[in-house]
Amino acid sequence: MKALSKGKASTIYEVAQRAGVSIATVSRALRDSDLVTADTRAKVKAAAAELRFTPNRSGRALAEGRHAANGIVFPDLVGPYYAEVVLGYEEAAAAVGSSVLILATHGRADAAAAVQELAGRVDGLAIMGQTVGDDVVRDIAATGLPLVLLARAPVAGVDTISTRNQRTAGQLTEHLLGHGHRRFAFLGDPAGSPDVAGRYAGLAAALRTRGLVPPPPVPCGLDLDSGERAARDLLAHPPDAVICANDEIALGVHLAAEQRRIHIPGDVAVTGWDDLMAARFAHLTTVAQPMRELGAVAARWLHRRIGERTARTDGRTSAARRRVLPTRLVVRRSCGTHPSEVHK
Amino acid sequence: MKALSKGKASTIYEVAQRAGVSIATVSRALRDSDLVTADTRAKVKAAAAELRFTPNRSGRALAEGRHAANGIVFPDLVGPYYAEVVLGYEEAAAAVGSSVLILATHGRADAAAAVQELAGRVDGLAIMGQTVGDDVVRDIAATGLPLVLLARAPVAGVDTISTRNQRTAGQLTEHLLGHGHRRFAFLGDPAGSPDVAGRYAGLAAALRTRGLVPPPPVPCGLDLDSGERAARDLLAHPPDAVICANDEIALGVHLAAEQRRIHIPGDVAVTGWDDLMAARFAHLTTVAQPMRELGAVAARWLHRRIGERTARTDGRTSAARRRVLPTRLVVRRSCGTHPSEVHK
DNA sequence: GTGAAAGCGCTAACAC
DNA sequence: GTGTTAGCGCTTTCAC
Repeated sequence: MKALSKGKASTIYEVAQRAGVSIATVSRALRDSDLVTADTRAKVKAAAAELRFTPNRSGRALAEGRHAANGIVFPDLVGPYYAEVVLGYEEAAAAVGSSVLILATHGRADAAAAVQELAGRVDGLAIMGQTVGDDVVRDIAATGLPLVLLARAPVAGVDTISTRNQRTAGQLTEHLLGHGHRRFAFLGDPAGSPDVAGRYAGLAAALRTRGLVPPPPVPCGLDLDSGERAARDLLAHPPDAVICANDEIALGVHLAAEQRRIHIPGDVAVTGWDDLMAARFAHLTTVAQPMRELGAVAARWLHRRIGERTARTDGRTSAARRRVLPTRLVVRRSCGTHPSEVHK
Repeated sequence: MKALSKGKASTIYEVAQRAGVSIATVSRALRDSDLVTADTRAKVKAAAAELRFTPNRSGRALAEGRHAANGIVFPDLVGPYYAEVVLGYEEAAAAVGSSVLILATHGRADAAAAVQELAGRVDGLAIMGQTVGDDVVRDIAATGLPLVLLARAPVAGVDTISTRNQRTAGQLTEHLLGHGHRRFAFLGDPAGSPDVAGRYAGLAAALRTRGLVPPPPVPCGLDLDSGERAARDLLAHPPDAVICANDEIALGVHLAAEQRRIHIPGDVAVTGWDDLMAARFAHLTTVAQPMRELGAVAARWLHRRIGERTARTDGRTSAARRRVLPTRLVVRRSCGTHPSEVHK
């Protein structure tokens, strides 16, 4: 047993030589094919262990025509939202034997190229939010690569998973109206994402039902700092309630209010969206989304699509799927303390 | 221009045929080699664009002998800590042109196999915390794969990056002593991780310096629920101060105290570690760690190691590196409100 | 049951 | 400047 030469990974040829068999037999034995005798298998596995052999995945991927890896693309890294989705995705992908590649686009101009390059490394791809344009999505879909869109406006022929926005935003609005609030502000940019658009639409619809005029949205980034900055202006003349497009914005408002010694909910009600861990400790009324589940469903759908793809010889696949995951209103103190609360 | 046949990605051969050149020329043109005329390059790029050609990375990886991808292994998914590290890693890796594979071990028994398999897909690997044993680390290191350990006890010959625990824990303890606290409790399991061990050691050392006897640690998982559960017993007879191994535990204590109507810091002081976003809103005194930076440094070190590896023909590489990133005490309300505060 | 050999898609000598 | 061709490490027919 000669020692390992440090610095280079061993190949199937070395294992074959050491075990005294052919590379074909090594390949079979290591993958527990029943085309080898138990004896040979043991011999091969011993040799592989001695050499600390791990098959080079590029070689295998090329030979098998598949990567055994999926990718997920998300726009940005700020805040826990995307992290949760990615982790749900990883968990589900690992469960079906797929490695996971991640890509953050950071709103970079060359995002499209990076996504295209990623597409060449994986068997399936999940694309979140506003990372790349519809044209890129269509191009990739046209290659036949299984794709699923997350929290993003649908593209013809591509699977899409999102979370319920409009209806729950309506519930939230009703709840605030129940507190007696009438003058609202909305912090967030409906043009920036379909999620924010849905939340604003839900607010607007609920107000109109009550004969109230919806406020124009106040455009705002989805991070804490943007929320704090936007709030500095807004709180000069506080409305009854500030509905924020997500928790980070709401937490920013919280900080700005603290600085101005404006009391929440006494002087102004504030709500968020996402139910981040921090929301609980800021006593923020918000909407909980199944972020982990969002990622997990995406991974499972891709797995099935990949299976379909290899199963069929013709190009046909089943129709594009849609799914909207339910969200849930989480009432805490920030929306008001009036006894008129209906939701308990 | 005949239409694309949906369902299969195009290859370099098809591009070559369409452009009327050889595959070698396609390869060169697409990689902007200056061995092709501008004219040919344009022709090839046009053909590639028409076919929506993206090079298959497995083929390229096999030919180049490198994956252009790095991996990162982390134990678990609970809480924002690992997410931050991973995202810092991704960002830095992307900056040097590396894709990123993630793997969560979840304390699974077959973690070693999963990590070994990952090792076969990447040019370098970052391994966090208690994901796999030293034996696995040594095996992988022996293959010559560049490796970096994160927040983990060092292994001979392998690069390690960690954050400062003991000294800052001492500062934290001094601060608490300054508030007049004398009876302490420590929530966390020093045997579970070197980070926790370091934090406890810092506490113990600081107390001994003052002639006080350190409390035995109260073993506790690193998540919110574990903290809340542990606090239920602990708060029956509250000490002056509860020093928690991380923020999630401290936030759990916070919730338990709220339920029992025990006031923080009036009745008991509480501190955490990590400075999560939620810590700010729970007014938690804690220690900030550069989590993003931790990941980013790992990615940069790996990049350099990979460069060294291909540069040298002999097996030699420079000695194993160590780095300890600084941490910073963040004083908020949860540690006490006495006027004797020294740290501002 | 095992081996020989033909690729998988790409890069990089080496010719011309 | 461009084409030919030999691999990269592996899986998988196809013979034996």
